[in-house]
Amino acid sequence: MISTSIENYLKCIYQLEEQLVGERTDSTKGITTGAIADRMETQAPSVSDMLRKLSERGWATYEKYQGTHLTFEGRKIAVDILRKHRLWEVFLVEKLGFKWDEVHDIAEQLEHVVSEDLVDRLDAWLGHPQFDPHGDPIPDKKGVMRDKRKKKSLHDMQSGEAGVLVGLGDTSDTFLRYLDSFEIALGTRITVVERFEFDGSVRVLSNDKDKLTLSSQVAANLLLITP
Amino acid sequence: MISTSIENYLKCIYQLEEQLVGERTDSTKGITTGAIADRMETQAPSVSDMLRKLSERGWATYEKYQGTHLTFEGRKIAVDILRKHRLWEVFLVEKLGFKWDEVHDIAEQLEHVVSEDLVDRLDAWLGHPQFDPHGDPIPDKKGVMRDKRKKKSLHDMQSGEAGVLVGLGDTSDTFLRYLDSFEIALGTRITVVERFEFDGSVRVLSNDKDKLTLSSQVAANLLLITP
DNA sequence: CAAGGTTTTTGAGAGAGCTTAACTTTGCAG
DNA sequence: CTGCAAAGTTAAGCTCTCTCAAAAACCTTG
Repeated sequence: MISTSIENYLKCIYQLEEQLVGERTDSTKGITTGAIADRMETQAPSVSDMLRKLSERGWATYEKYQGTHLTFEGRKIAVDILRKHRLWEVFLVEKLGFKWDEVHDIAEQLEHVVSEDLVDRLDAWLGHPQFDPHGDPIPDKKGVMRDKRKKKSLHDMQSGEAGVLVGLGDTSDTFLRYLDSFEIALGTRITVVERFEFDGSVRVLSNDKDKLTLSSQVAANLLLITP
Repeated sequence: MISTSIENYLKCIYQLEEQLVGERTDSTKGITTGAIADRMETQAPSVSDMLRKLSERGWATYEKYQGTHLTFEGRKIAVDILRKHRLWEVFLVEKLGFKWDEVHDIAEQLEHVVSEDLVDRLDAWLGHPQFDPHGDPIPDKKGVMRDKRKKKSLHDMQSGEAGVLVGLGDTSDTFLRYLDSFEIALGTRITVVERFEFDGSVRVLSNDKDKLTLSSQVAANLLLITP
């Protein structure tokens, strides 16, 4: 039996590892105790404790002071949780009409419901969705991410370049609501009009009609596919 | 914050109290520690412990050796859990195509998901169902059971009497599958052909075509409405 | 390359919920 | 009405996960 707590740690470590892939990674040091504690809003000693347990159970490698990495087994579990989380999010938004900023906490609970049959049926009934309401890829039953799209951050696009928003670097409620206020959603076409050296902000045209100025931080978290 | 464990105890006590209503009840003694321990498959000391906690929190009255009763507050919580449980069961059967004997364990997990909004939306989206897949009534948002049907156990019906199956006294997986094997489901019309003194069994006609002999125990757990 | 600051681990301990064992109360049968 | 079995409670102790405090390791910087 895997506890909810363990599932959460595995998911957290997985996501921190994913994040590192994006950045230039000196991944000799694994995911640090502190990073995990931060993300899980808990204390470092809890994390140390858990890392020992995870490595005992074969779900993570762990050497004192060296951080941690998930093993194949650990990654399997983490991906499975993520699959459930994202499928439930699709359900909440598409069937129950929740908004994209309202589903995280609920999916966080639903992801721990244990029933392989339930997940399979949910997946099939939803039509095997490939992405959740925030554009994050949903792994298939085998744990394979099927996202072949080459995404480019708005931050890295040149003046005149255009693309369609398909993903977000940050899916926090506050960021999602901030995007709402700009009427930016997945599928929105965004064209870079001008980039400002001053603060890294970007002037864009959204859906070929609204002129907006987005901060550097917003731009960095908008992931588009470009033609 | 109410723990899952507490929710389960409240639900359990509620259901034991409900059960007593059916029987002639010398309810001076409340629900006994032993009855709770049995139903929850735990030990009596765990129950004693929990009863003390429930009464501290104002959800149950409890005097040592005298058993327990839910308070109004406690009953409110229990009914709310039951509402969630039964709504999820409807979802699982009607939307995901589970069979009626497959949903209990899953609903047992889903019932603890906390989000009033979720429950309301689920309820509306399912069309405010009044009964779960086993015929048990689903309380409304205010906790009111809207089941006005006068149900009669097959056990108490006379030769020649007929009715439609609308409820079950036992909703265990094994009983449900046993009914499946007789092709008896909610909505099945049952006519008593003959009653046997010998073992209390009953010969019936189901849907006016299949002649079946049902044991006394089965008969007692079939609840019908009669014209 | 050492001193100091930061990060991590260890240790002690708390609370929830569980178990077994021992003790107490209850209430029924004779 | 008494004695005894059944039922219930208390006690002690286990696991899990968390916290705070203190010690240890690490690493950066002068």
